[in-house]
Amino acid sequence: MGRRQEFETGATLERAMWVMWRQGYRATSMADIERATGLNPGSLYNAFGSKKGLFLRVVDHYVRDVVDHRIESVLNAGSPLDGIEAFFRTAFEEVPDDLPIGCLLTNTATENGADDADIQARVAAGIDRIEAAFRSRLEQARSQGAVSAEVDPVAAAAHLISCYQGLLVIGRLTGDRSRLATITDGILASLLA
Amino acid sequence: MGRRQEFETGATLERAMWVMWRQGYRATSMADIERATGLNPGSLYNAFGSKKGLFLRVVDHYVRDVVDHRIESVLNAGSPLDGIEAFFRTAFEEVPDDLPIGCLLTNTATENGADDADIQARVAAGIDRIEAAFRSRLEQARSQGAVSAEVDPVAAAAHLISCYQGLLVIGRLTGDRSRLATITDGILASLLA
DNA sequence: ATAATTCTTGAGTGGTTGCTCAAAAATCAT
DNA sequence: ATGATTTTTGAGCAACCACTCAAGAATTAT
Repeated sequence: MGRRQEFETGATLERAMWVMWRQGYRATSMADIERATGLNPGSLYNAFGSKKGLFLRVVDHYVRDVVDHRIESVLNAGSPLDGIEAFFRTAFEEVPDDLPIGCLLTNTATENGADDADIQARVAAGIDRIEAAFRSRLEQARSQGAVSAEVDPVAAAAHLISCYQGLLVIGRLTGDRSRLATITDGILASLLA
Repeated sequence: MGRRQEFETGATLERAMWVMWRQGYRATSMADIERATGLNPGSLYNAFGSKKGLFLRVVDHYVRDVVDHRIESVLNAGSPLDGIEAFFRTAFEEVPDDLPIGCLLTNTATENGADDADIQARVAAGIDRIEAAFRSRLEQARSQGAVSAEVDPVAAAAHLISCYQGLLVIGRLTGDRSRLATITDGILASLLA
């Protein structure tokens, strides 16, 4: 009934995602989104309601696309620890150009404080998915003896996700790959304590 | 020669700092700063040149005030490892109310990407000061035998500053102190590996 | 066909942004 | 006192912000 939406929602979210990933939520204007998607304001507001509504969808898209793809590589690796190691070693390989744009979730977590609970909740949920993957792999590692029986998978996963956030922050400040590799070595070494 | 500036620059930077710390650089308008400082736009622009110029001074003020105060407690603690432990344990105690506003440097690092090199350079310099304090204490710890001789103070300090950034990111997402304490435990445990 | 419904178009909304500037006020040197 | 220099005042600027809406276009139901 009625005219059909001419654009693909997924492709639009993908384009909006790249702009907001690169520039951040606040620094991205709806005019930027219009330019990137080729859509008029009316179409965007008809489909997404508001800038915040669009961003929530963008975050969901990011989690389902970028994050879940990386999580899969954690879960599908030959051994649990290999999966975790691969996750950290490839942390800065996903982005086409060499701009240190970091992770949309990390950047959003520090940009939008408690003042926007909806956004923070989505971000936290996305990060939790990574932590859950760590936990799952750590439980496996422990039952296989690849990691000391004294290691608490819940605590170790919390530690790892925190380390990952830190690595991403440092990655925003430096392009020095060897420094990032050193930090990654430290993170992985702390796993085998 | 000429009229004298009526306001104290330091007190103005202090007030501007709190606003920008809480809201972030982009989300803070000059009107917010005018409200917080009681100054008119002309005075602010006469003294600081631009919003960015003011923010650079604010970051300097933050480093000299908040950061250096915390660094001192690292350096003045009885033992090197006690200093580092105290630094992490008190990470979330400095802020008066219980809003998770995090660290101005961390928040700025992820908010302003490569597009504003001046700001990122100041932020990086501020974070480097903390890392240098870690390094200094770790060298002491090693020479005292409080830490294994195999520990490389440079690498371990890089690891610690990254862990700290991660802890601050997680702190923006949760008010769960026990979770933050668990992560802190993990960070400190990784020191004694 | 006609009516009903939905989407697209794109000019336009009021409000906010960082910032400017002429006039007035305060201080200095002479 | 006078003139030079600097700061303060506060109204105001162009540009931009997120967002709206009437008009037209496309689709479905009858």
